[in-house]
Amino acid sequence: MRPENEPKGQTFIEKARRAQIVAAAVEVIAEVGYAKASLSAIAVRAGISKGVISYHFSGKDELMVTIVETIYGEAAEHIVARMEEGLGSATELVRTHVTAAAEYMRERRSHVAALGQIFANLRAADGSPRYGMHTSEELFAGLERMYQAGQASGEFREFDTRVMAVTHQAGVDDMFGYWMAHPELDLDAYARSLADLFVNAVRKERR
Amino acid sequence: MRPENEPKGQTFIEKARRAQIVAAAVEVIAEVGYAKASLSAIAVRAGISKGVISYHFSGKDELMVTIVETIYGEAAEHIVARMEEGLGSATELVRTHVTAAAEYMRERRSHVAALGQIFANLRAADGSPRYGMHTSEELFAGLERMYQAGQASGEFREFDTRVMAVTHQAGVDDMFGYWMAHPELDLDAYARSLADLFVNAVRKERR
Amino acid sequence: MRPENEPKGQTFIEKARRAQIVAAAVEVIAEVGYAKASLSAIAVRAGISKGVISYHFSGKDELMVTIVETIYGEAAEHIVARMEEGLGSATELVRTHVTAAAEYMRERRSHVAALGQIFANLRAADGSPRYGMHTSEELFAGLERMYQAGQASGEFREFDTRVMAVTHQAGVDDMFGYWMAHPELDLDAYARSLADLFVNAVRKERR
Amino acid sequence: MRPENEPKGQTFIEKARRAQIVAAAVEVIAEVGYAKASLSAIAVRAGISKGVISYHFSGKDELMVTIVETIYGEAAEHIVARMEEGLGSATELVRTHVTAAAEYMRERRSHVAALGQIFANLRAADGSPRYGMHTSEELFAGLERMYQAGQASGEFREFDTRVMAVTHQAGVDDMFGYWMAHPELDLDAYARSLADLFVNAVRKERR
DNA sequence: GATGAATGAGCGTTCATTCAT
DNA sequence: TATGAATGAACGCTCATTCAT
Repeated sequence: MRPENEPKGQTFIEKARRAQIVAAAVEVIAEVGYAKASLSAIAVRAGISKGVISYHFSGKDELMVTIVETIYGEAAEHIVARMEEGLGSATELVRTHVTAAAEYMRERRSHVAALGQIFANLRAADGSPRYGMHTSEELFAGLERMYQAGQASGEFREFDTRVMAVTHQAGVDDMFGYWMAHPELDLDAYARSLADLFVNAVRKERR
Repeated sequence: MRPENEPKGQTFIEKARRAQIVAAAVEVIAEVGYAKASLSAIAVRAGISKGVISYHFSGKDELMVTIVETIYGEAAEHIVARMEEGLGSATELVRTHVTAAAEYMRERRSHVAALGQIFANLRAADGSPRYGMHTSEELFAGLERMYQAGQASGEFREFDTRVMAVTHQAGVDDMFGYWMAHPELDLDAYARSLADLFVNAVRKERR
Repeated sequence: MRPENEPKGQTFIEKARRAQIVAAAVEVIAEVGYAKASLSAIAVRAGISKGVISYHFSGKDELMVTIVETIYGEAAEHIVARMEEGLGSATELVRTHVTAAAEYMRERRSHVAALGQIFANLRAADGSPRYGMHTSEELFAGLERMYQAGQASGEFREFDTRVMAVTHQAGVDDMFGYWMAHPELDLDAYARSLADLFVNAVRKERR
Repeated sequence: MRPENEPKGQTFIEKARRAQIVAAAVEVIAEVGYAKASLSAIAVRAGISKGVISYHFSGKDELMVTIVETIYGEAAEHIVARMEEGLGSATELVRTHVTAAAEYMRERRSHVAALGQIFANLRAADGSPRYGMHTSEELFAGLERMYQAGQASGEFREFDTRVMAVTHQAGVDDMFGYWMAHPELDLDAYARSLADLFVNAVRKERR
């Protein structure tokens, strides 16, 4: 029974606590998985009482949604920044996107891992998945525009840009998964190889 | 007090019961997700008592492992059969793999969905993920051999076959996810587009 | 996750357990009040584990509703039986009703007390009271018929039978409450006095 | 660390705050029932912080007791005033009491409803009911005196005045309950009918 | 005086598992 | 073999109360 969580109305201390809880939750989810990431476990990790989470979030679902939005925003910010730096050809943009994603992953392993867990598990009240392909339209649309720009500029051949967008994202996601399972992997080299594959998949043949 | 669950020692009735339970579990997991797929719910779906599951499986984990192995075997059988039918060039094999996977998905929607849920959630006793990239070595190795054969035959250029194998699987997996979220999608057309992308990604350039 | 609680499908043991739980709940509610009558407390009283209650009832609400129906049925049975024995004049019926209610109260103190607590507190999912005046229509209608019969037979004068019915029930209910607060009270004498008041309130004046 | 809550020591602002909190609590209890009337909900209704309640009241119990005393005083004041206005025969007093109670109810629906909820639920530290028949002695004694006066004046016949007092109060209380459940009811007409019943119940027969 | 933040106990409920029949 | 009954731990959540500011 507390005032609604309007971002506007948050005091400094409120924002700090929410950030602390989000950080603890991310770590716990990344470590033990969604199912075992109880509010208890998160509270212990944050060094606070269980009730504090309920005080700052209307429920577990709101915490999870906040985590997703936080990480998504952070990741998007990083990747968009990298892509605007370069601003080269469509080919360069494809490479930059993959590389920037890899950079982000390296810095935020547990964030990306937690995101995957929440995506796979969080459900709406009616039982339908809360996140998934159906909520990634914006992401796909952005990638599609990148590939369409390459087609328009003549760098890329004709192909189904939606399939390419979905597959691009799939390849990037699994780069993370594979790296997590093989931490000794040279992530940069993987990213370069992956970008090569994407570029070769779409570029116009020489004649 | 019953003999261990050695596959050898299974009577016909035993195998039938296990299959029935596996089928029910697959449906429930696909519908409500891993977290809400309780043994109770599975028993109700199978039309049996809850205790029967415990009788035929040592625990929930063994049931889940059985599901994975059952589906994996089934899927592999289908895909391998399709690929052995054709036995064409490496290029043809890549296309056939994608198409065969799409065929399987169409026939076994809930199987594939359940598999994804179990992969994302099942953990070993020590808390580490039971399935994932680290248990897909065989799968990746098989795909890698396919691409290596293409390189050996001169059809494919040089590229990192492991990255291609991982990305191939990622693209196929997300084809399923995207189709589930967009059931109106022309799955065959998607598969052909996806195969085109893979083939273009690896084929040797004309000079 | 168990088959619906159809009265028909209840085994003997199932009915016994439900009865045991109902009995324990009635005692606890009568003693400590609705608010502190937790499932824990009820389970301890019944000498069973807390989960057993959830196994036999879909939730606390179903338990409460079952209690109400059980007690209501029991009380009605007792009172109706007494009234059918006598079958005298309307005046006699009024007296018999009050006396029979008093008899029931004496034998089932905690039942009546628990009923009052549940009536005062149980709410529907939408927050509206689950029981109360709005669910006692049948009760009032029955009492009203009794008084109307007296009017028809010429024993009783004209008066608002609905107001009399409500007040009759109120007087009987508070006879219980007063007796609970003053256990040394001669309940039979109270009942006779109360019946006298009702009879005098409605009887036709001599001329 | 503040002085005890002695009525004497209350500043004007202190009394105003307490009154504001009491008013908010009454509304909340009347709407959602005793169990769900949390201090949080009351604070929100009052438009103040939760801690303020704890500052002005030693605890939830003291707040509840204050509510009861406030409403009781208010109701008694109203009814006594009406009865002193008339000061007629005992018969008139009986009618006036019922009518005055009905008047009060109409003006203070939520007050009366809240009172009922607190009576049914508030318990002392030892678990025994805080209010109830055992704390209404004064009320009953007053009603008894009214009926005894009628007997002394020869208006009323002989009957058990305590039973009549308890039943009078019961009838008035359930008039409120019945009206709440049937808001379209003509409350004045009900009150007149009820008073008629009481008067007929006790008046001396003509000979 | 007043506040928001925090606590910790207790709530109803779910569920994998065990076991006597 | 199969069952229904029972267990006990853990879950998300609510809430009266405390307290530093």
